[in-house]
Amino acid sequence: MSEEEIDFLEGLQNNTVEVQAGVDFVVEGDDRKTTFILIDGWASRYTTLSDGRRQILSFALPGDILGLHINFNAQAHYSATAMNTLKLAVVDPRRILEINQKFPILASGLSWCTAREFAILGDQAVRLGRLPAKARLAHLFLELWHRLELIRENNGKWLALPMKQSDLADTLGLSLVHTNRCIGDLRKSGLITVAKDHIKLEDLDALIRLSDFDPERLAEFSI
Amino acid sequence: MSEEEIDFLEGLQNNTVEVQAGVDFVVEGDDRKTTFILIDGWASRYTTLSDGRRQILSFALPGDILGLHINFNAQAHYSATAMNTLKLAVVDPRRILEINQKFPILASGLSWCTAREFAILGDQAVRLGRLPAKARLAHLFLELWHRLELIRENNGKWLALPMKQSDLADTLGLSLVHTNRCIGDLRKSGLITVAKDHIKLEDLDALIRLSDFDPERLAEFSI
DNA sequence: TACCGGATATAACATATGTTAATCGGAATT
DNA sequence: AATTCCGATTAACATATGTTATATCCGGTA
Repeated sequence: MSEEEIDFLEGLQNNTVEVQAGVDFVVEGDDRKTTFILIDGWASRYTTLSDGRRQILSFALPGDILGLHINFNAQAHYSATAMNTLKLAVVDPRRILEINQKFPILASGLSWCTAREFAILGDQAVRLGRLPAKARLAHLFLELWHRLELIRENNGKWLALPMKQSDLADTLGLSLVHTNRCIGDLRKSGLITVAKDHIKLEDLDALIRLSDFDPERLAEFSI
Repeated sequence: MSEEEIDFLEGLQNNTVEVQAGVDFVVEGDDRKTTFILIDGWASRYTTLSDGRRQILSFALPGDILGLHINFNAQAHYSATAMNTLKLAVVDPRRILEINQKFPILASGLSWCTAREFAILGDQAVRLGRLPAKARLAHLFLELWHRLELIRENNGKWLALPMKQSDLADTLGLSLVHTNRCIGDLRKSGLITVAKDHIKLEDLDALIRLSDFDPERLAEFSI
């Protein structure tokens, strides 16, 4: 990267804002068009059904970009909420277009981010469509664990999990009760240990076998 | 659009190829990096689990772009197959980067395509995660029907459906038998009529209510 | 310390969906 | 016309998951 590119990238992150846990900083139907870079904390992207039920589509971890592909003619088609205290860089999406025009290196970085988001959302569809409940949990844990590893926020076999079981349920398309049952099963069979806001993945290989997780798919997106 | 832009767009479609039904023209793990514009026919994007089961992620209809976000460092993370005879324009993805640099109007069109693909894949996740089987079917039918309408390939209440029930099952995360049961139920309750490779949506409002489908979400992507 | 409220856990039961197997139908082929 | 094959259909049964209700745990707060 040239100095100019580095300067531009840093300039994007000038305007930061803090968001408290539980606050929706993007709301489905919003006209406001903003791109966010997640500097610190975890966020979730979700949609709401007409009867109030939720489906969480994906989690955003530090370094992830939210709202990369603003459609200027449309409203936000999902909501985003802070799972813990966030630090967000607020970016005018027009600057994203500017990147594509002026900074080819950065542009290919954006393209990389998009490909990655697609892969993650595709994996989510596979979890929801083809895995039984326990495997869905294991698969999600492995995905988050590997993503944290890629941004060097991992901590051995421990996985930070700043979310309630009801959030896991809304992610995995399960009921709260069944989510709880399955976590208990995983615990009883020694595959995970549960602590407050954290779990420990005791046997990665067994979890991988159980969930048909493919570590290679995310590894392609290492830096 | 300027003449130059129109010329460039047409130039992209110079190199076309025909693909027979059932042929995989992108295979998961491939190193080959190509972008396709679907000129004619239907395609499906899918991944395969280690035990051979499939999850179809999305359908591509005429006008859709496949492989817009090639990650030059990675392999294809899904496969794509022709549902009927296809006509594909084969595009070097470097020309996509070129669009972003030189043709801002076209670039915003690409961004629009990406936002649309995200919305469609997000809707697929909602179907899989939060809708019961019959509603999943209705929701998918409505999505395809609306998408066909947007490209003026609709035909009244009739919906072309160039796929087997096992393809629907692999799309909706259901077993073949249950898919068949639910189609029968929809038929018996008069919501749809089934014919060879087509169904007729007899009562759009009832289908919308059944599946919590939101016509607005796709309408945002009308042309 | 006692209380409160949210989150987690467990149980009993209801329902949706999966599995296996058998049958049926129609289009292509002999 | 008979055969074959593939997809659609149906039935009987097994299993996973949802629902409702209640109990327990735990951190915050009066």
